[in-house]
Amino acid sequence: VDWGRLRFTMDEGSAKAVRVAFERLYRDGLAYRTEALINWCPGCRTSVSDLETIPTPETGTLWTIRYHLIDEATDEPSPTDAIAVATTRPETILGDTAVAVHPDDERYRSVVGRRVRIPFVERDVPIVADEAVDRSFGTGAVKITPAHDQNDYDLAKRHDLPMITVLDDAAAVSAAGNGYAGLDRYVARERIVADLAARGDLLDTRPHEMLIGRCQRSNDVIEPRLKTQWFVKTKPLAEAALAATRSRETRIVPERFEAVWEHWLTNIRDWNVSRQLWWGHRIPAWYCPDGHITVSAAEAGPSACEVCGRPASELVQESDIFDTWFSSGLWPFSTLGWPDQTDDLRTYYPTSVMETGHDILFFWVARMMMLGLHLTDAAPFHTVYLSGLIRDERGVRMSKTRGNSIDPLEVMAESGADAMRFALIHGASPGQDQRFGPQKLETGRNFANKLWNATRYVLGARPQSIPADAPRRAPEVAELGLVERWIRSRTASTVEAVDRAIADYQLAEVTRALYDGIWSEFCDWGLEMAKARLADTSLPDDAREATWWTLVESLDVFVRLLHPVMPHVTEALWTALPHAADDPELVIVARWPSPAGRDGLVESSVGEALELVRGIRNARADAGIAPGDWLPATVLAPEDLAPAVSDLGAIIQRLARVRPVQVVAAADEASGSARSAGLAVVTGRLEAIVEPPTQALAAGDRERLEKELATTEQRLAGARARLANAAFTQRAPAAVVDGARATEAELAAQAATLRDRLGRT
RNA sequence: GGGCGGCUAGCUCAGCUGGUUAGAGCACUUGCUUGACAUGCAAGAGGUCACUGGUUCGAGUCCAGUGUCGCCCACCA
Repeated sequence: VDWGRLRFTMDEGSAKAVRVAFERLYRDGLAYRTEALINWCPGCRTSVSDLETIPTPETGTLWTIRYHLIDEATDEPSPTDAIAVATTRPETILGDTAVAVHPDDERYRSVVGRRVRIPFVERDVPIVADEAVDRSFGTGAVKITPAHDQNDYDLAKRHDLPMITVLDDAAAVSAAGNGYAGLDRYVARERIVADLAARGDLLDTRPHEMLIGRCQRSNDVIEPRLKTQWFVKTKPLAEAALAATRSRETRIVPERFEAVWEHWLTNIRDWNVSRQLWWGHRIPAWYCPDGHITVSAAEAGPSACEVCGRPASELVQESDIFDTWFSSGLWPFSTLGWPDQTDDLRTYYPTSVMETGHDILFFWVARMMMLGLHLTDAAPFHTVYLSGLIRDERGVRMSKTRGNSIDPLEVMAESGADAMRFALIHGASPGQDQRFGPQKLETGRNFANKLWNATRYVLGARPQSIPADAPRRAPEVAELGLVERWIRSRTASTVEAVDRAIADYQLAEVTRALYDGIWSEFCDWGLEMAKARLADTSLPDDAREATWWTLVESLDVFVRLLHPVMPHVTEALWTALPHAADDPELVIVARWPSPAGRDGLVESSVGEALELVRGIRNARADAGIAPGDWLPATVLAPEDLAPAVSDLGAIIQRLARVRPVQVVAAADEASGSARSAGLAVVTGRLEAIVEPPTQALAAGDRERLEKELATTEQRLAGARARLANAAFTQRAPAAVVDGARATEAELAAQAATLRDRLGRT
């Protein structure tokens, strides 16, 4: 980590960016100050954004109350004519300025336009018709409190209704609430319900399931209120953000989040950016005694009111601060020195991939996109990679209050930073939550250990003929035997798999490819085969050297590939490995490997030999032959495979615990005599005849062959059925049909051999 | 009320644009002081791919619907 680039959103660099950004938005008409309905948290005594208001299910109460209609003749409430409305917040009666019904509602058609008297405040308000009213809910008539409800506010705007604020900063009833003034909202609620009942105007009381907006920070019940606040006009910004994703200038991974993105940005409301808190960037707006606004990005503030010219000394700065996401939204460029055209900005902006949890797609990513596009004319990144959330072992979302979150520092102390990193990446599918617990750390720890030991072995197996300080060299293909070429080819295949997975942002797949390539292939087979080569004293020095350099070369590749996942072990191993002259001192800056040395023919012929080794091991285990017993064996190979298998003789011996292996062309006369000698192992196109110790034997072995034959014939029947289907041979692609034919031929040959060994025809 | 995701081995999860016998880790069974590693090695057992129907020569994979768990968005007072 380059600690020289440490940044904090409260730095002066960031503070300057915030001021300049705000001034730009203000001059462009995208930042404005107005009185509007905002979410008010009475606990924090500040406004909060829509996103910070968490809808929480609760069982409340739905009260049905009666408002008396005004008798036109007397201008007084009629004792009998009334309209019933349903509400979950009776205390807001005090701020009612209308009752609304649906225009097509027959029940209320006659009363639209008449007035009702609001009790306690004794205010006469009109009955209006509006399509937003749901006829089927409650009584079909709704009381309108524009100053304390978003729906009512919108409706009031359409009907030009007055707005009366009846709750103060502490959510207590304000002076407008007459006799209830000063009471907490919930105390007032109880009183009002009781008083309505006493008047005979409470018609019904029933429990009601509903969603209550609560403050993300304090959990207090959010109260919508009218307040004068700063807003950012989001429509044009959101449109630009949408255009960027639609044109693929910015891509969201996984793609399905683009639908969510579209929906949110299409329906976005203006962003309330002012907060009545102390900790944060103060809004750089100044007010003069005449109410003029001056916005200035200058560190010292404006010198005079930009409208009337009053001197700075008579101006008062806004005491509100910005929503923290405002400064965070500038992060991609504020950290690089913006608004100055710094070298960093030119070099690193726009950046490439933004990685973050899908839970802050709106909070942060959307704001970075909107502000970035407007202020820098460029999307801040070309890709947004959304990770899932980390849950605990039982799948519960981690949180501090629940106490189930884990401290990464503790995990690292116990299992190591690399194990933790491996576990996290191993479980990372784009946008998909993952469970995390101690068990998952073991895999990474063991894997690190495996690579460590493999390297230890290789370093210790250096042929005497190579000086300890010899620079790393990549052996020429011509120097290599089958084993070495196989190792190179499989290593290249791992590079390809990792490259592919990275290009697709399939991080779990990256670790899987590495785990497989390093453990299941290189360690399990490559190293074991190489041991036979290194131990073979009949080989010339340079052949053994080539083997060793091949191993070193693969380790070198693996260390580079694995470095992003397990930086610490790989850095340590890098130090221990021999290096070429142009290798840097640290892997972190080393060149990324490119796949080289892929060889399909080598992979398949060695693969067949390894398959035979597996078959022999399998047969030995079934026959209950002690692992330590070395058995004589003959391998029967088709002509094209015979040279390769001969070449691998010593390896087959060692891995399958047989001795000495003699390879006979399957068509030869000699194969006949070998056949009578013992256990037949048939894998693919190869066969091994192993001579068991006399006591182990026959019945069990026959059973094994019968089983083999049964599965082979079952597969063969399947393959034939497919090929017999004219629709398949005609419609399937030629390559698939050819593959099926080859499979059929191989299975047929294998079945024939097995039948022969069982003495059948 | 809209939208999205999960449902594959006992557990946790991979399976990309449909194509031989559906994989891994952990757990489980059997054996192993195999000259790197018991944090290991070898061999094994374990799956009607939630359900129903459809498209196709062929479906875990595509389409429609159902169930179930979970998430996001939303102005039913």
